[in-house]
Parts: sequence; C-alpha cells; structure tokens
Amino acid sequence: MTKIHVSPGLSTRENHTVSEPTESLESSRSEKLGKIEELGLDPWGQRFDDHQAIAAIRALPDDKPDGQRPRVKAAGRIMQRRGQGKTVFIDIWDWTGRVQVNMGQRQVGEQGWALTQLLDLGDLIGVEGAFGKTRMGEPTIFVEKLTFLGKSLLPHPDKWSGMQDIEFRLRHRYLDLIYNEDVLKRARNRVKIIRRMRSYLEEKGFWEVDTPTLQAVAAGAAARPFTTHHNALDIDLYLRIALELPLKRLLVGGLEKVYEIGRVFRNEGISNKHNPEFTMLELYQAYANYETMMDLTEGLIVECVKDLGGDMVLPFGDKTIEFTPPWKRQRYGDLFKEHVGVSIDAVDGITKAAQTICFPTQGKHPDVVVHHLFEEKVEEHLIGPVFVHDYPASLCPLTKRKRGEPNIAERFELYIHGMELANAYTELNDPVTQEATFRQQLAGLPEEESMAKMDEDFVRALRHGMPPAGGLGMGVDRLIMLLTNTQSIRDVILFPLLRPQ
RNA sequence: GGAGGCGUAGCUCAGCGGUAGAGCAACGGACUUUUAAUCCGUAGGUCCUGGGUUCGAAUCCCAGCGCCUUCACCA
Repeated sequence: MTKIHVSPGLSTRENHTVSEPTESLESSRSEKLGKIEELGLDPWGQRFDDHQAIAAIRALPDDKPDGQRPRVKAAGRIMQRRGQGKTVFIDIWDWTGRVQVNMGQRQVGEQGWALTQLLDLGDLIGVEGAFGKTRMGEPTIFVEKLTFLGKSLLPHPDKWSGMQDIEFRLRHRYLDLIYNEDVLKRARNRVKIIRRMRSYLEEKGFWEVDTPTLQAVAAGAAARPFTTHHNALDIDLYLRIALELPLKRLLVGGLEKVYEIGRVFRNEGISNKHNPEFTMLELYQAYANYETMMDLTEGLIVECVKDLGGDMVLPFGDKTIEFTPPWKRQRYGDLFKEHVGVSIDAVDGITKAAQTICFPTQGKHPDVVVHHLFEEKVEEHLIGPVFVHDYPASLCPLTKRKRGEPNIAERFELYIHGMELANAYTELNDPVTQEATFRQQLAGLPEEESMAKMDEDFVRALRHGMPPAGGLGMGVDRLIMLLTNTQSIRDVILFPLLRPQ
C-alpha cells in the first residue's frame, strides 16, 4: 500500500536527507525504522524484564529531592510528544495509565538522543530513570536509559480528538482500546465479571466443562444455526445454538453441578442487542429446581456487582438499577393482571385487551395472545431486577409442570431494565413427555422450517434416568451491558461481526 | 428485510452547483522543564463506488457498497 514516488523535482537542499514531499506518511516511518537499525538497535524490540506498571509508578512519591528519587522502569506507547530544543517530553501509556517522560540530550547519551529524534507517536519504548516532578509540577520519569521496543509504521489517530467514527472504531478495535478510555475499562470489567462468575460457581461446587461447538444436530433452543462441513467425514455439521443438551447428558452421567460459559452461534438478525455469536452461561444442578436457580442467579449477579466496586446501585442510561438483594419474585399471572388489568384466564377480557393494541387474536392460542400482551404491556415496567416466575405451561412445553397446577410451568425469567437476562427451569426429566413434546413441536413442519430440532440421542440419554434438576441460561454479554452501562452489545464484545469490506 | 441518517487528507471535521479547506498528525528549521508547547516554512485528496443531469458535480438525481438509528425477525 505504500506509495513510493520518485519526483523529478527532488529537493535542492544539501548536506542532509530530506524526505520526498509526495512521500506517504508510512514510508517516512519506514525510513526511521532503517535509521534505528543503523544505530545498531532492534526496531522491533526484545524482552524487557521487570518493568513496572505506570499506575504503580505514579503511586510512588514524586516529591523527593534529586538524588533520592525512586528508580523506575516502564514500557509503553508514545501518545504525545512536546519538543523543547535539547530536551523532549513524551507521554507514554500502558494499560494502567499514562505518565510523562523526559529525555534530555545530556541525560540519555549520544545514541539515546539520536534515537529520541526518530521517535514517532505510536512507537513503543522502554525507559529507566528517576521519578520526580518537573518545575511545572508534572510527575515525570527523567530518562537515563532509553530502549526501543517497537515501531509503528502507520500513523495513529489524532491525539486530541481520538477516534469518533463508530465503524472505524469497530474495525480497528486495537486502536479503540488505546484511544478511548472507556473501551479498555469495559473490557476490564468484562474480564472481572466473568472471572467472578467462575469463582462463584467454583465456591458453590460446580464443575466447569467444555462441550462441543460442532454438532450434528443443533438443538436446545429455537434458533437458526450456522452450517459448516467436515471434509474427512464428508458430513455437514452445525455450530451450536445452545449448551443445554450436552450439559444435561452430564447430569445423567452423575455430574451433579455443571456449567459452561461458552460461545453459541445463531444465524439471525443483528442489532444492538444481538450478535451472531454471543456468550452464554448455562448451568445445571441435580436434585434442585427453579427456586434453587433463583437463589443462585441472585447470588451470582450480586457477587459480580460487588466485585465491580461495591456500589449496589448502578447507572444504566438515564436510569439506575438497584441490585441490593433480595430481588422481587412475582408470578407471571399476577404481573399480567396488574399491568393488563384482566386475569390471565379471562379469555374475553384478554381478547378485548388485545384489540386495544390492534393485535389480531383470531385462530391464536389464548396463551400466545397473553404473552404478546405481556411483552407489550408488562415488560417495560420490569426495571427490576425481578424474577418473573410460573409461566403458562403452553409457552414452555419443555419445562416441568408445577405439582398440582398442570397449566403452570416451573420457569422464571430474570428481567432487568426490561431486558430478559436469564431464563431458568425446573428441567423436564421425563423422556416420554420430552419426546412427545419434541414431536408435537415438529409436527407438520418441513425440516428446514422448524427451528426446534429433535435430538434422538438426547432422549435416549434421558431414558437412562436424569435426576430432577434446575437449569439456568444467562446471556453473559447482556449482563455485562447492564453492569457496565453499555447500550450496545457491540461495545461489550471486542470483535463484533461486521460485514467484510 | 422496511424506513431514515451518514461516508471529504492518517485522525477529527467544515464546505452542499463555480480552482478541495481547517485543526491535529507528518516533513524541514529554532528552542534543555513542556503538557492540546510555541514560532517560521513544506507537503499531503479515487471528496465511498458506478452511472446520470449540467457549460461545470464533493455538492443535485439514480443504483450499489459499508456503518449508524429504528422497526420487523429472534426462547
């Protein structure tokens, strides 16, 4: 991509090399790279041991008199440069912070000073020297030894305006991390949240397992899968759409508490709440039920919130979310009555309510109408966190029924800020019902149309006896959105899917 | 997939029918405590792509591509 022009009107200046006027920005940096080599230095750097985090250096006392100043060693990227004749001030940045360093001609030696002249914004350097303050009061590393650690051949974004263009940021996330502070902070918080999830589940006695991403049948959820192909076996395979069925097989195998935090792939639309690949937490606990899952879910998220800083009230957009436990637990039917104004089994009232929002009811199962009304009228009020539980059974055919209430399924969804964040059941462990329901769902649908897939092997596993169990699925990306006040899923996923350019 | 918006220098943006502009970055020069350093000088463009209208298009029109917003779809 480098443009190299040979212009006929070469410079008339003498005694030193002048860069070509038409030369690209990149090749002037390439020239400097050559000059760094001529100094006998490695323009791509070498191992640089025992450097300190910039934040740690900045925490050191900076008010000692010359001679008693702490010795420090740092590595980082050049963010700004202010020349002042025979001294130069450079801001270097690492993932903990930013600090000013000073190179004086006398202090860094002949080679160091020659190197200083070749430094560009974006280059990586290592510095060693004393840490103190300048006359202007700025904490500064006064460099005595300068080490070159890596050349940036391409110019970096504007030091002041940074990167604004969203597309540019997404396609150059590595620069976004450097130049937009929030991006690194959010990535950091994502790491913290997932780390705390793992440690919490470890404390509770769960095993983390890995189950296949490539599957012969993409089952466990109603979603369109991605297709791929295995050459040696000459078979089509699917990328998983859920973690559920392999994990439940492990329940059959005697693993009483298992979970997986893993990527699932759904070949569907993209929006600020949907990425084609996203991270799910699914966990299953033998001899438990959906109430066990409520306690566990609440504990898990509360611990994550604590770990982010301890404040139980977090901002989200123009609202705040109060995470202090215990969270509300409300029956689906009660919420429906409260916000729609009619009872969940009052068919006439429901039809009338549906008409007020112009939702056609003809030929529809009453519970389908009920759920549409729920989404329209109730969800927006669920700022929560709130566990909505005891769903109409027809909405969740693969869930165990409540004892003595055959029309109610033991399921909850956790709502926070109107968003469905987690979904949990008392798992159906009856293979006969499971298979019948599968078949009923598939009835009359051509293979391609149906998004719910029959997994014969899974039903066989159930026939060997799966313990009664509670199961939970949670959208990890969405949880991170809520806990980090992020409106778009693309900003909690480092590399969201973009159309190739 | 529908509707709307955006796409101009490496980055951030202005220009919206009459020679392509600014700040930062870059290049040459001055300056040993600056901090968005300053000062003097220089260079930098497929105005997203392709058509059309016009004497003349970055600008107006059409199509395409990409991104954003929103709706639809989505356990």
